[in-house]
Amino acid sequence: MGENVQTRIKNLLAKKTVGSLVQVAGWIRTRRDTGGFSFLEVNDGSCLANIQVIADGSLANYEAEIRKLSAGCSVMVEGTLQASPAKGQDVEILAAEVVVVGWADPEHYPLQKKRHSFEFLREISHLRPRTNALGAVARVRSRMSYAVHTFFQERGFCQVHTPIITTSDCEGAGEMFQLTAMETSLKGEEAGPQDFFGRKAGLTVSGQLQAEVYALALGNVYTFGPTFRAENSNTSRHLAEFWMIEPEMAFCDLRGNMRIAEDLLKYLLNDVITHCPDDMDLFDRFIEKGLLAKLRGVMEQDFAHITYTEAVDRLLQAQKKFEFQVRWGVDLQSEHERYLTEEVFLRPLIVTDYPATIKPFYMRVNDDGRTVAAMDILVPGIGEIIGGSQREERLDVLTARMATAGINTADYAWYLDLRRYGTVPHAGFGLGFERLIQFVSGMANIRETIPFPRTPGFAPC
RNA sequence: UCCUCGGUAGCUCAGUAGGUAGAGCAGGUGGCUGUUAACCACCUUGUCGGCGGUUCGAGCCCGUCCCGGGGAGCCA
Repeated sequence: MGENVQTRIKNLLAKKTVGSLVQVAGWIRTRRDTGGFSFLEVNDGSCLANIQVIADGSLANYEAEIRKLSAGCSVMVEGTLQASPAKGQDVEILAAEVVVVGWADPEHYPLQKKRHSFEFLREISHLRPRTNALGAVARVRSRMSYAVHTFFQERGFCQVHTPIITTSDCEGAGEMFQLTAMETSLKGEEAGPQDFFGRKAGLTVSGQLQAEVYALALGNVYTFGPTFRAENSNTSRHLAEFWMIEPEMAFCDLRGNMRIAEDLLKYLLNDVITHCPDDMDLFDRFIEKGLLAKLRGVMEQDFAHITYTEAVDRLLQAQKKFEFQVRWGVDLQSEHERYLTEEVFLRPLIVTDYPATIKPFYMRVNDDGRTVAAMDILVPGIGEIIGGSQREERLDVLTARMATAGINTADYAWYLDLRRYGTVPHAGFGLGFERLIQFVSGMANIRETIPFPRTPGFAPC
């Protein structure tokens, strides 16, 4: 044992070849003693389920070791897979050998055989993936990541690794973490020409601008990588470091953009429900009751569509009292978005054509001259999960908007070149991966959807 | 960052009028049983978030800081 040749419990439970000799390796969840033997629940992380191991009193290390096993101990077990005579499991392993690999002092091991609050588990982010719920999130997250790539690769999209260190601020996308190699900057001096890159640099807030470069060379591309936002934000939907999926399509308008976005969301939901049924069932039963019905509803219905202007009219006519007044030209508040998606449409809602004044310079100006071809997809419970737009491909319109926004065109010369040489209509969007996992898992706080959450004042390991 | 609620045993919480701290679970010991949130008996555990103040006396009142929940802003 030790060459990683043991059977994964997931495969063991799928095949259930009774009578065969098997090896498993994992961590003890609980031990129960009976007459002359013990029951060990072993989990190896391959799936939600544990395998029940029968450790008979005749085993050489029974009294010395097996009777002292507790939650968290690591073991390797070799034995025969047999039908279980009792309820609760179809098969179990009759152990021929139980090797204790690592002990976990029960007086100090923080994970108990009971439900823990997510707030507590967050304080032990190095141990929390050993719990049912966080283990399930990890598997679902991995599967969804895989499915994101499958979706785009099957459709001929090319993945582009856009830079994590950037010198261009994707205006309107939030605060940027400043990056420096100079100690002087710590004393309040602004990083500048003498710093590592010869100019101000930071961690990316979006790969969009660079993705546009590759879209206008390769056609359809996507990015899927870490993104950083430095605003002092403390909500259940915000992280300082998160992963974002950003497709960018050449020769594509807002309608094509919306279609891809809706197809992507539905594809991902279907994939995870199909491939992670046990984990999804756990979420449905213990994290958010009715989750699966909600997700199936999303898959089966067309997303609702409404323009910003129609949304404002709708909100003005609503009987509901809002804390913030609705007015054309002002961005929709959370309460407005929630009302529309949770009470009016009861399904994902795509809001389009926002006023140009409240959206970034790169969004394409509509023929009315006062709105832009933007789209936000709102989902019940989360709010905005996708934000995107058709990009402004006309050089003169783009430079005019940059001037209005007070942006120095010289800093974006490379971006303007894309419009100067062989410009084409193109569009794209950003999908927050953790918000998606929040929606799919029913987790109330986004900090449970990423292995090591980073929030203001919190980055322990 | 703002509003609001909270921080008491390893975990989840109770603590009545300011009078010197409790339950369940976990853990330990023993028993019993093809057990599975195992069961039964007994036992252990506290800088009452930090600092400062009021008071004869503070878990409780006041100030301040830190952390967490909910909401807002910001955002994906």
